[in-house]
Amino acid sequence: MGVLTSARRDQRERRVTAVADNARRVPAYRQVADDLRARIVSGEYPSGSLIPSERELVEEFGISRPTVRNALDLLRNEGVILVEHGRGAFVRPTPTVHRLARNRLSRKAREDNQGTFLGDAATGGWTPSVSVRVRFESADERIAGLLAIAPGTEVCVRDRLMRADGIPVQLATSWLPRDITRDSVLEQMDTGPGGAYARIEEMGHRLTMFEELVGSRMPTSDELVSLQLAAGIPVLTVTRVAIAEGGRPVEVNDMVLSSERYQLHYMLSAE
Amino acid sequence: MGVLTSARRDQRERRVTAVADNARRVPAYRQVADDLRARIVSGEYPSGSLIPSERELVEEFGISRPTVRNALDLLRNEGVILVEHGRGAFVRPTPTVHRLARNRLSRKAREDNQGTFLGDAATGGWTPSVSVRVRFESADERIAGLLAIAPGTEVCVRDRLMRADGIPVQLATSWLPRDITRDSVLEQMDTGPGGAYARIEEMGHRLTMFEELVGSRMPTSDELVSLQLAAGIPVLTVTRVAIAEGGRPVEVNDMVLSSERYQLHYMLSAE
DNA sequence: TAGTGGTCTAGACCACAGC
DNA sequence: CTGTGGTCTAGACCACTAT
Repeated sequence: MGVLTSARRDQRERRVTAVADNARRVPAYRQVADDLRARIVSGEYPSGSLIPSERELVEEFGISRPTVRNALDLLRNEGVILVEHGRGAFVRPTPTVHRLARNRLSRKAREDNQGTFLGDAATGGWTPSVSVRVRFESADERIAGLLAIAPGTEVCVRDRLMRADGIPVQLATSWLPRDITRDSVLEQMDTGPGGAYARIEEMGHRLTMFEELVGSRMPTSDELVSLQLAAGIPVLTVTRVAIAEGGRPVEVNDMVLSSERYQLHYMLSAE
Repeated sequence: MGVLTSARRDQRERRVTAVADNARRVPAYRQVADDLRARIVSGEYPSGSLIPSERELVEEFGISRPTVRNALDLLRNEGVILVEHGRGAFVRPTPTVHRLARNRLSRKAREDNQGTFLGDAATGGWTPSVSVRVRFESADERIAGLLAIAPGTEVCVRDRLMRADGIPVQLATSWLPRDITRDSVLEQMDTGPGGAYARIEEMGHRLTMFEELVGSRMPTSDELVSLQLAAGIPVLTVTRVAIAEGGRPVEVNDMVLSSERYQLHYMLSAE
């Protein structure tokens, strides 16, 4: 009972009306994608439900399976459906969006909480957990530039994977000049109450400012796995530079977050 | 001269070594995509150059055209190549990233410049141009919530398309309560020197704070056209709320930017 | 007119999930 | 075992670009 039998008729008729037909024909796979998307937003296929199988759609629309797959690939890349091999295609539930307040970086907020991530957890009411790996390397061009040190200088690198209620939500990598971290708890996995920034200040580097550079891109395949992202969902990237009294950058922190789960919330004075 | 003849042989052999072969076979289309991607990063196919045609790749790899297309679709969705009907597929040049400084919202900066967008142009050294459309509508749930007004209240809506040196770089839509804009230049296309914020302040609504909510997503098909985006490139979304003395929200501004061309730069006090 | 990508067919066989 | 998606073939014809 192909919805597209009419489309195919249009295609034949087009030869006769080639000049008048300025509006391009909508290809079959796109019509099917549009149709299925409409059924999803209308609620006919509720969130999380199984949509018809590829072979069923072949029957319903009267088109070949590659064309059906082409349509489903579109919806997959849009993040509308989630396909599982051997099981079927499901309407992808959209997670709730959390706001990450960036003014949490103020000294007051830092003293009140154990760290930015733990502070967000306290506000959001979820259980945080963090895996940490510490290593040392030579600063590359980019990190050296951001830390205002010579390329090749030894830096302490802290890789972290943050989880909320067990599910991975954020990747973060920090670089700190080794002359600041040497023989301190900053080279340990647990930096203690108040987080790394509290330790840095205790060591005499009073923080005056944070710079954050926010961008977005598609995830790498590694990020796709470790953050358990769906296809078609970009990540937010935040590069934060912590600047101490005297203007010295003391930490660079690269963060990667699912754009589907997080928004960044900045409060800026108009003065 | 198929690179993949070996892959096909592997496939046959897999039947015999099914248990030992834990590592899944890499499908042909993925091998081809990986191969082409490697040629691009190695510089064998320089930025902007034409890559071999689909039929040529069919010959080279000894696979069918749909499989070649599958590989190219991957690279297209990654934003690695740019395909033009009738011409061929090109290595996509990556535009330079501009930083948009958000502290440009301070009163000093607003007085110095003609508006945030024009101010960025002055700093960046490019020629700005803006198309504006003004209309009126009833506030929907979201806008009403952000402006702290009743849903259905009449608002003034300003749609803008900003260009840098003629190429579209940013979409913006502002909503303002009609009781603020009525009979003012805010309902005209050109809001004059200092931009809309200067006019709002002149009318007695001294601005105290901006909230910015930053997210990211794949572009809609409309945005893809108007911002001339390549496939596989997400957009950054910024929702800004301008808050006047007394805590009243006076403007909501939704911005959409190419993530490939822009990063947002925030400066936050550590105090 | 020749070469390019865009769409589509009608199959085939494989791998995975679940009963 | 059955039904699901994953991969692949060998074509066909159309639309667009450039000459």
